[in-house]
Amino acid sequence: MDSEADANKAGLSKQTLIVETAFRLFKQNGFYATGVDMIMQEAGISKRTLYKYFRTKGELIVAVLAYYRASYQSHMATVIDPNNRPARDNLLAIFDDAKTWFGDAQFHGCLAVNAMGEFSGKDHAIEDACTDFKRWEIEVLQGLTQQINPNKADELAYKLFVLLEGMSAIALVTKGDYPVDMTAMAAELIDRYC
Amino acid sequence: MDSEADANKAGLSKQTLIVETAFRLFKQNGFYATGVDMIMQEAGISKRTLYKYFRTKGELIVAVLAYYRASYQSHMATVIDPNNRPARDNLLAIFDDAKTWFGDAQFHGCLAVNAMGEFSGKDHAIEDACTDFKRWEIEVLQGLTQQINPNKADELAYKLFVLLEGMSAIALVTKGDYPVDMTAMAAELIDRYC
DNA sequence: GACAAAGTAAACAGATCGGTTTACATTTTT
DNA sequence: AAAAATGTAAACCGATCTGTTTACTTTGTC
Repeated sequence: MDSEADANKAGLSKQTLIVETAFRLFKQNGFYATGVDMIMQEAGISKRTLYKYFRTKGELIVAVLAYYRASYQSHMATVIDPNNRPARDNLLAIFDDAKTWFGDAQFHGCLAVNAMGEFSGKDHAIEDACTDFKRWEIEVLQGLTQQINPNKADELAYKLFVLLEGMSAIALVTKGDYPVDMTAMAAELIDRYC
Repeated sequence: MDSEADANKAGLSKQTLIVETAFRLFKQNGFYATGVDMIMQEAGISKRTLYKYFRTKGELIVAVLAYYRASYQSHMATVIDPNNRPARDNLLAIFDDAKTWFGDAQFHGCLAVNAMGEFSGKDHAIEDACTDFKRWEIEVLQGLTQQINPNKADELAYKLFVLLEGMSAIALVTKGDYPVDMTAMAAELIDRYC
């Protein structure tokens, strides 16, 4: 039909190619340390094309954070089985998944947290993308804790969120080697709300 | 006696002036975003002096992280009363302190965590400074949990550490407004180890 | 085959990066 | 007073930064 359809037929539109390449590089090297030249060379596209789809590097970063959220969302869909499994098991599955997720030697921290570290107080659109991401993370937990204890769903969700964020931050330092079983810790917490 | 003594008499040696200025700017703007020109202008010193005390920007960053640790250490000394207070109270005091600490509108996350986000896999000396800082944080907790439950001191310390790191990471997003009482959550955790 | 869209490659812009060097002023020690 | 150390101010270096522009090539559509 049109050229975009052909590009999709080849697997990727230019725009998603740019976003996915930038996503990988931002994870590896951070945001400031990753120049647009590096992104453009790694994606095999010209600088003009990059600036056609994204007017500034900041816009690209926001798009990458949205992509990060979307890809994490679809990953979550494979971790959570909403119908045929108790909410407790789904929550613990999240923690088990996080353990392998954070334990990857290539893991350099949550991209949204890192973006906050680099742009907090400097770029409002990026800040918003990060808070949106974290808000969604909490909502996923709330959807599950709602099935466990409707009266204290938010409270439990938030406590579990603290655990997950703590795991993520510590993984950077301990190289994903947790001296305590975090899934068990989450289970203990959940069971006090049943 | 010598010039350093005079400088100390005036309050600051050049070296500490540089480190403290860089410390403030790194907290505000991040590491990559803070150029040496900005540090040197803000400190009111020449670039040559800066490069006399620190051969590279990376060396300065390592020094700043060491300063961060030292200043946090002396702050901890004011929070913890090791002799005349039960370890449980000291631990809870740490959580209360962290709440106000992280709730500051100027708080941009733990400097060591942010440094990891920017330099993980890129600068070995900086990585080491960050892990040293976190290791010390855990040791402080271990010293207190030891008094509560010697058999499971490390386990409890690590769990409390997860809570603290989680609080810190979330503070960036929620602006330090915790929907649950984290000190109470820590207390519940501790009391299961008494 | 003409035409428009979308692409590449590369020069260019001005600013800033980390870092060096030169020239000069101010101290401090002898 | 002479000498040495320590500092500032600023030019300078090559590289890199985000972003623009020019010229040319490919591609798909009518």
